[in-house]
Amino acid sequence: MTASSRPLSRKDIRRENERLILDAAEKVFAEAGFGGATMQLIADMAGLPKANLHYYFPTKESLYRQVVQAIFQDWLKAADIFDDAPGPVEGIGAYIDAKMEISRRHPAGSKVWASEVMHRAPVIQDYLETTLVEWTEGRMSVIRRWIAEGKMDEIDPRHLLYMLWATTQHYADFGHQIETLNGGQPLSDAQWVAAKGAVKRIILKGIGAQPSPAA
Amino acid sequence: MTASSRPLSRKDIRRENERLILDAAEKVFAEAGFGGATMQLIADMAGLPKANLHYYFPTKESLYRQVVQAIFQDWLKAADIFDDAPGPVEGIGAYIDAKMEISRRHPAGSKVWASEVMHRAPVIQDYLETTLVEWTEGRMSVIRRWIAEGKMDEIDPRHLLYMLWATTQHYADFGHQIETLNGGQPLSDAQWVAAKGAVKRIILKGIGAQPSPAA
DNA sequence: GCTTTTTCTGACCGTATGGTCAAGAAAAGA
DNA sequence: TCTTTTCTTGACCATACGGTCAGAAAAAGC
Repeated sequence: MTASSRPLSRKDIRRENERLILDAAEKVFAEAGFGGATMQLIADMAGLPKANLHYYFPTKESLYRQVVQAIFQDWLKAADIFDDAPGPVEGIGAYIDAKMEISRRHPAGSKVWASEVMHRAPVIQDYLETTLVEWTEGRMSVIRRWIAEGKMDEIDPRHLLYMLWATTQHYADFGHQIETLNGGQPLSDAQWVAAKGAVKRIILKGIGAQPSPAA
Repeated sequence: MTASSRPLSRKDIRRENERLILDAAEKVFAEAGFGGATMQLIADMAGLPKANLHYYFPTKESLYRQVVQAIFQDWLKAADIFDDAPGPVEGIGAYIDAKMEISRRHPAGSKVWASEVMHRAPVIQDYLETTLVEWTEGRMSVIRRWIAEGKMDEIDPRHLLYMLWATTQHYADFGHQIETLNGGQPLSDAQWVAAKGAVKRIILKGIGAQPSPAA
């Protein structure tokens, strides 16, 4: 009858279970940290026996590594918009929107990432040194080009990027604090719109972003 | 001969050991998280036997609680400057300086705080709901006054505060990432000055802060 | 000096955790 | 249908951890 009652192929089973486990793991790692997370907790949240987790992921660390790597991919992808934009208003504006949306839809991932970096990146240090460094260089050169073209103030691109990361990720990583300061309620849709607007407004004005001329 | 060879009074011993333990605990909690930290690690870093830790702090949680509470005090104190300032340029500028200085001198504390909040503030939720809420209200009314006096743009004070917290604390919490992007080197004195300058410049311009008239 | 109080610490304990394993169930292949 | 491969899982193990404790050492009080 239902799709779930018909027997699943092995590939489907594997994909489905890996997804269940990774999703559960992300949440548990985000809420408890690597050290505080237990395989049993992850298993319970995934609705599988603990031994089954070790069938798909041999160790807790290997499971954690996959969670972090997946998050890193999202993190990088969010900035494809950046490059093709004609100027900072579009490029940085869209980047802020994208990263705020990640913070909203995917706060657990952001927290795991923050935790990993705070603990000196024990599992993804090599990625930081290669992929992240290259990525950052690329974005910095885009920003420098905008500066050279007079489209924004002469700001050190590094610190601008840090501010963008810090501000947008704060809404995920410190979401609990924000919620508490919001009377214990999660931000409403309207409040998220206001948050995005405030961030974009302050930063774009702060860097003296000049609107691109209409095409 | 030396001060350390003469016998210490009981009060001195207690104060000294509590300090040793709290300092070590802050570092270990920052590097490993609450779950990843072990009493043995903290004991080793403090140079004391583990049983001695339990003499001064009955449980790991009580030790952690004291660490977090001390950090929270620093966190609040950093904003005394805020209130007496004539306008946003002085007030927010000084606040940014103060918080950047905390990130520089006291990164472990900032990380412990971030970790606590990320994990839904299990031990200081009551402080968030009382002290932090009051503190935030107070600062928001200062900002609203500045807006009413035409000293800055009409910005939602909440999101401005979040941006200040996010940006300044980022230099501590994500210090490892920043260090990696700085060629593996910690920020130099000059780079810290540049960082502070960039942050102040972008934010103060971003909120349209008007310099106060000379007295 | 003698007693009391506080501090110190190695040895120990119960529990929780990451991980293993063997045997069975289920799908795939022949 | 029979065999092979993959998946599932309860029971189990070794270890590490938070915490305890009894007795020694050291100050403080008298």
